[in-house]
Amino acid sequence: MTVQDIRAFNRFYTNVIGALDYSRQLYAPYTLTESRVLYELAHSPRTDAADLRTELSLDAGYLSRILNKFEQDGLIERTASARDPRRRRVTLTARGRETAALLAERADESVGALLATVPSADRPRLSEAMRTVRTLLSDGRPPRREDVLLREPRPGDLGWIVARNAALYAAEYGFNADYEGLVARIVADFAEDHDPHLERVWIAELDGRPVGCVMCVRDEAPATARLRLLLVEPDARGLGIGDRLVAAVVDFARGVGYRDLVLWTNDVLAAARRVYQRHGFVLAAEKPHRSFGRDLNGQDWRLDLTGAVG
Amino acid sequence: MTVQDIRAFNRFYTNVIGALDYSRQLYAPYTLTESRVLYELAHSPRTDAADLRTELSLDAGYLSRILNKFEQDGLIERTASARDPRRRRVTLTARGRETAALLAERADESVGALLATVPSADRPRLSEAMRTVRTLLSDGRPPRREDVLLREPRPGDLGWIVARNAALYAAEYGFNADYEGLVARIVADFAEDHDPHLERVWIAELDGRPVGCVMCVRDEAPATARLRLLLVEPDARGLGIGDRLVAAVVDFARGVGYRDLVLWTNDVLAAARRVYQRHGFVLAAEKPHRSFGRDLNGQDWRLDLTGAVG
DNA sequence: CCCGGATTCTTGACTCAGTCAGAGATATCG
DNA sequence: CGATATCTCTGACTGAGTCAAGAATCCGGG
Repeated sequence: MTVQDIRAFNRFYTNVIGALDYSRQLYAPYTLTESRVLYELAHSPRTDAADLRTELSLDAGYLSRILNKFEQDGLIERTASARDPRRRRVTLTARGRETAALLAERADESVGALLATVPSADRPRLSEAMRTVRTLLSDGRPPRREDVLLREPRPGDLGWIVARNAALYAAEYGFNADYEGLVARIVADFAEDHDPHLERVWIAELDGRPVGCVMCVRDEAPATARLRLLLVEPDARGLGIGDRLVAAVVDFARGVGYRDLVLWTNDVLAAARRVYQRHGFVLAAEKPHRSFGRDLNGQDWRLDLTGAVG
Repeated sequence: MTVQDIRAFNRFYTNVIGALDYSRQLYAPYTLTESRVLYELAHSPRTDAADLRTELSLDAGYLSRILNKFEQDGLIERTASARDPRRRRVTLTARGRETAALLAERADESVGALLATVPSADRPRLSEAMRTVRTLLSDGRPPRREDVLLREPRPGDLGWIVARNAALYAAEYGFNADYEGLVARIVADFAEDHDPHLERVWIAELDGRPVGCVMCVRDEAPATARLRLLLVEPDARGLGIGDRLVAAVVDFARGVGYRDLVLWTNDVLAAARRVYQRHGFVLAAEKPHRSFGRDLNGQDWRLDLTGAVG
């Protein structure tokens, strides 16, 4: 049950944050809230009091008093906002920036002490996990198409293709271990010997992690390319990644002079089929077969690259 | 810089926790601290006041007052501890358990609302990431040998072997993409056709994630087995995982009747070499070669399985 | 242009979570 | 037995954060 996981994590992390300020000296002579305000001022370019209030969810009266104190201490200056005289524009003075830097340094130290307890080999995993939590809980801001990047594979990405193909098809369609072998074979053939001008792999990346892939290789038939291993992670579907991957293959194949683009798939893969159809592929043949521990309908699809574009 | 990552995460998570109690009704008629005490009472079997104090880092006077309030409300009973009359044993009444359950339910609801903003496809990743953060920051409790489990590969694990071999050797020794091809070939050969009685793969698992692997396959020479693809993740090294994997192969090979166990490695892999030596392997041949974009010294090692054990 | 309602900030008054110090009772150690 | 430490409780206090009222200003509708 994920709710319990989250609550356990909340209790745990409340303690972590509490422990960071064990000495009660972290923010002196200010409070946690005051230092959050100072941080916000130091890091966001234009700040009216109202922005601070909404950003940090503070009570208006409370914030007003905090700003009074900051002004007395010479950390900020308050002027009327240009576009709305009710609003107060707040700007840090040089001294305010110094103080913010000092507090930041102390926080760095304290966090550094915590980090020192983590073996350095584990730190990348920690960063990664924290980033995952943040992006997933960031009020569900759905990832946008522009966040997806197509790129060449890097070391480990071919293995990722094998792993994710195997795991996903096992989970979604009950394919057995034979499928992992097939994918590994395809990947091995590609890695050991391919003409980079005529054969290529694309990785779709979202927030720094791979979420999709596709491969284009030469087919036995002359002037024919074959599209293989199209895959999009479930949690990244609906962003048009499949379309972009297929489009990349089609453009590439046409660009380097192939006349035909073919692919083999199975009728259970409905979502992929729709992608192929959108790009003009037509069903050329269909044949039942038993593979990967299941009875399947294999399909050959074909796209004529010499025809009119679009 | 990881310190900045952590601080960013702290700021972020402070807001998350704050947002959970947006209505200020979560704990009514109690406070956050009071409900933490109640939670602790409901979840740990025997609790003296002193235990609560240390567990939750509370002021003694503050806790005393909280317990007064609970007693007045009929949530707890206080008796003298048997072994030390200064200490007060605190036990929940039926009503106290009810109240704790009620608060827990409300917290569940609130967290549930948060969780509802996360697409269900992402939830396993969220749990996983939270668990990672927790285990890594849990005051550095180092994983123990007993936490490591050897098991058969599951769908995706063979791909994991390819990915991690490629990524680690690229990072640590600068191997190029050829190496990923080689590993994919080995894995593909294994997956497509292997005799489970004579050939096998082991995955080492720590806290539910794979951290190591090894493969045992038949060699061309008669009655000879070959150990391949020994790998341990950097952050899981020092737990004797390499030893256990090699031991698994040696035992298996001897058990099914092989007379020799051979392996090929390179002299740059010093840590692995020591593991092999500990298990009685002896260097049979050494030859320089150029592979994976580097000049290397390949080594053939051999272990006679028919000799005396141990 | 003016009116009503909403928004922004400020201030006074308050609550109550949490801290600190002292005292009584009891354990532990020499 | 005496000295010292520990556990709990109470009184007295601090100060972080909340609530409500009011002044200034904006905005939309007649």
